Amino acid sequence: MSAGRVTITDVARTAGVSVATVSKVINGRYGVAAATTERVQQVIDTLGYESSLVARSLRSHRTNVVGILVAEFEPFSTEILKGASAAIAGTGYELLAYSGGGRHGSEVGWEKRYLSRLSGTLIDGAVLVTPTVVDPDGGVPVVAIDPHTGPADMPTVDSDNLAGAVLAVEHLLALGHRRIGHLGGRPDLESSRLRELGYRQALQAAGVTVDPALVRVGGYASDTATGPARELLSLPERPTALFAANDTSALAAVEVALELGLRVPEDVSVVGFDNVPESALSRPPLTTVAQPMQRMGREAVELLLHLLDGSGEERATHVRLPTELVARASTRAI
Amino acid sequence: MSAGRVTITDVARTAGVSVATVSKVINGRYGVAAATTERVQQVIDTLGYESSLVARSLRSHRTNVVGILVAEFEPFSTEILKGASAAIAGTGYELLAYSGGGRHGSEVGWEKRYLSRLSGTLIDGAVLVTPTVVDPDGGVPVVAIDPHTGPADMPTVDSDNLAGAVLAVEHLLALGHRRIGHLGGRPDLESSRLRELGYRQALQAAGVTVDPALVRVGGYASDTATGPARELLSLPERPTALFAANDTSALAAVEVALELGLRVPEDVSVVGFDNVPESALSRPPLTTVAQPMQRMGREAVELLLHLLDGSGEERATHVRLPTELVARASTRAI
DNA sequence: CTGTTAGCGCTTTCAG
DNA sequence: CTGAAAGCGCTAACAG
Repeated sequence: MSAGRVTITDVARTAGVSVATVSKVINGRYGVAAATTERVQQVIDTLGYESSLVARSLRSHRTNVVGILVAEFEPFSTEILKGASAAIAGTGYELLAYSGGGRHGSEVGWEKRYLSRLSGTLIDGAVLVTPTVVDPDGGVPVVAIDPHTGPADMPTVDSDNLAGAVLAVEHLLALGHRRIGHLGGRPDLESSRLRELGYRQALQAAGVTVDPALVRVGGYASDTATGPARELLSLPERPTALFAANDTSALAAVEVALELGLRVPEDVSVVGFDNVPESALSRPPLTTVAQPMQRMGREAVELLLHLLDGSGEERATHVRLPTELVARASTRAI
Repeated sequence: MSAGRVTITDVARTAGVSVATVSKVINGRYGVAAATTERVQQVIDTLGYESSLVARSLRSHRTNVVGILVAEFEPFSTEILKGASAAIAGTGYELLAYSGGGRHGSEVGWEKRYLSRLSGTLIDGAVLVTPTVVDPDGGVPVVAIDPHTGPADMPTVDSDNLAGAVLAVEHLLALGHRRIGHLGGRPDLESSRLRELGYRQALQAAGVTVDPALVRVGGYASDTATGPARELLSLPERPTALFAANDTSALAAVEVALELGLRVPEDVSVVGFDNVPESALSRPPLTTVAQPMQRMGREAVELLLHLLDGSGEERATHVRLPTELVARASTRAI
């Protein structure tokens, strides 16, 4: 007891019973005398014993813990987390959010790795946030948020990326912009593909030809977006507006604009996507397309719990939530 | 292999070696023929094997994973998480954020429980966010963020709560307010105590007597703050301003004011504490005291890693970060 | 260089 | 009603 944890063995020895008996008491199994139960419980309380999640899960393969696997805790994933946390309350499950130490996306297949390390043992199921592979196959129920491109073989929660992107670009068109650049996302994600598609569709519908020079891959992250944004804004025929595939890269684009001596929105308008809290805090406050991130987290957890409780089939396996334009101060008419 | 994970046994069998050998290959131990290493590695890749964190940690008591234990994923703890995530990048450690399913604070001692369940096994050390007990004693190095009141026996990261609170109340005083209410925090936390102390000191320094009727416990959470806020704002001699112990309860107070037909800031000014992103998004945007939450997360992780790497002693065991007033639109002169 | 053996903390038959 | 024993997946001596 001196160093480290109190184990079931400590409890058993102190109570003068076997570990098996202690285990039964802990798990409320039948077949223990009331007096024994009480004595053991006493010792547990005194010693402050808590069973090790690890040892237990290794043996019993059921933990009542669900995982949320993310590449990194950034504004998007933490919003998801807030929603998931709200959804888990009162369900008897606990939440384990796992993130590697690597830089975002640096490592393709991170979720497969995490899932392998945690599933079958530590967690009963998982929510994967922007996974980089199609089929993680970790042996436990899994729900994806903002999935990878490809055959949608796993239950998914996302938002209406296509309609949202159209909204963003229509907003710019309505403001009189015609030369509109697109700072794309992570090409491997469905959301990124659809946002670019929406960009193209909206332009075409307005009779504006898409200039390939105006489309760049930004990668959704600040440091991957900076370069492409600079290229776009340094073009001889500079775009008057930029539609960035998410807020983080939109914010990076605003930074770059400032560095280049361009004012936002006077010299260039910028629209983002997501509506993370940070988008409202920036100067100027970012015009963006809102997706209900907390609700996505909530829906994903609820879907997962249904899967875990066996009644999986009755529930929709793909939840798509609406998006809407939030006009703030980073865009203006020309 | 059909269902569930690939285990080390599967790899061993497929490669025609013993599990011990596979283990050596995985962990890069010396004493394995190059040819064998290669063959085993081949099989690992083909099968997509990843060692189980659980089984490994049970045996080796070292995981290179640090835990962040929170009662709930809300705006404060998720900001901490962002900072922690940035700090962990490139260190070789991974991050495991754990949260129970219970409502906030509903359960005193949650961190002791989580720590017991995870430590000595799953995680090498932990950051505790607003713990409810003084000494969790889980047998692993621990750093607290915004600690419990009482003898500071563990390494701690916090902000200058006292000075921050004084700033907030001086701001209100400067605007001409004299009847200033205080919606307190969680009485068991040091931060809460200091914020109330700052409130009292600032008032006294200005020659204003503290009216006990104007001080209520709000508990830091939305649903615990609503009642006390209503009481405060329904007083016959209503305060003209409220200093709430954190943003979440400040936001709740604004809600309550609206319900009661009071305008903010016209009828009542409100100041919060923390500067969570949500505080800028509310209507009206909240005047608040900023504490560098992401930096707190970063510092906590760095402190913890130092503790883990043994070179613990040379480093300060208590990091206190500065606070500053952020004047927005929820306060005005009378 | 490789395999055998023991055991981490716990749950689960199965005897007593 | 209680305990002995096996085993979850893995690592760490120690023999061979």
